[in-house]
Amino acid sequence: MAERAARPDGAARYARRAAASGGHHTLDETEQAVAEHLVGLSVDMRSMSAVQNVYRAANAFRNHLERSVLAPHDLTWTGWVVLWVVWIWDDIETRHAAVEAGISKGTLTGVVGTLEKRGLLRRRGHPDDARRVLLTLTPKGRRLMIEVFPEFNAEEARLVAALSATEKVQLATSLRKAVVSLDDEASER
Amino acid sequence: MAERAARPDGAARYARRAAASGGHHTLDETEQAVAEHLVGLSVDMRSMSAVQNVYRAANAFRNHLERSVLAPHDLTWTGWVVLWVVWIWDDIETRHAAVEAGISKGTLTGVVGTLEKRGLLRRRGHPDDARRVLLTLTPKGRRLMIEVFPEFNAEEARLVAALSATEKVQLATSLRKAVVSLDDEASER
DNA sequence: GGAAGACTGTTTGGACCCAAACGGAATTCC
DNA sequence: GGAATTCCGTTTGGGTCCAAACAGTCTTCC
Repeated sequence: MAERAARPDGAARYARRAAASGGHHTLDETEQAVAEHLVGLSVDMRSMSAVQNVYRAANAFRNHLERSVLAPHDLTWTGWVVLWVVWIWDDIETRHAAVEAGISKGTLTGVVGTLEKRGLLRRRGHPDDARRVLLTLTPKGRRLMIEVFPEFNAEEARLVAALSATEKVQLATSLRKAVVSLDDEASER
Repeated sequence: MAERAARPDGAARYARRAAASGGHHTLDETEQAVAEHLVGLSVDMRSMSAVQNVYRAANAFRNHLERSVLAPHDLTWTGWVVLWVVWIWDDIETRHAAVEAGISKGTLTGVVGTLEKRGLLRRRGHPDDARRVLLTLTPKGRRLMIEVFPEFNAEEARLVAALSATEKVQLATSLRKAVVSLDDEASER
């Protein structure tokens, strides 16, 4: 393949970078590659970096928590989130639970079905409105939350252990600010 | 249903809170409900708040970008991420692309199939290793990226418009620090 | 009171998502 | 140089995930 060496070879460039960090490259390398590739285009790098790191961190956090805490208890991420929501609010209508969990109502139907089959959750008809459905944890579900939550929280703490107390607060504050401004924008429509 | 009012009713409590913010409650209300519910348990609230807000923001960002930018171009989030990765690195092996995109190699096979069917991406055999597969954007795929990326970046900027320049940088920096410490930990094993 | 409209949760169809099993190709080890 | 191992991408099976269509139920309006 000598004829391909005439032009800058992406795969070779990738391999060169990746070699420096044992198989996959670091965030610095990625952001440098992005910067190289977008020369000429008008890009808000600061916003891009902020948003991309939010998504990257969320993905890394989720994968880590799924593997280290949830999988041993045979729980999926979404199943955990739904259990959490129902736990925190004691009783909750499915339409609210979907919003809280950040999933669509159609998805919730399936997830609740799975959790109900495992005996962690119960569906109840709403006393005043036959259309609505209320969710409650079973005793088994409550026991599970009390057992798993401390493990989950301990892993959460490890995830941000590299940050100072101030940094943790600032992180949460900034993200809340962004989400609130998005909510406000949505509710204006 | 007067007889149900005898015990603190989760659904009623939820409805009371939710009523104050037009249908779904705010982050403040949620965190207050969490705090109320976890009294007695040893909880690292600061870490929990930081990690939960990362995930909440990522979810909100993703949903917003999917609806406002990606869906009109008939792109899924994952499809977009894979196209982005291949675009930035020009050529890339599938195993690396999966790591970059944050998905498993099995998932990547399916997503690449979808994108290839739409003519945005091309598979090539690796010249030196018959096991590997290289990914490249087609001209059509490149045109799509050049068209969509500015829209995407503009929406990213709006998502964090409520943050000052310093806050954006600090946000990215803190998240990178957390992800790097997680990577380091993983590579020690 | 009865039709029209709005609002529930569920179902459907297509895409994503992972772990694990698989088959082929390259490497290692003797 | 040949067997064992490792390393590829793909396939499989079960569980999300969403938008849109659906079928009941409640509310509104006349």
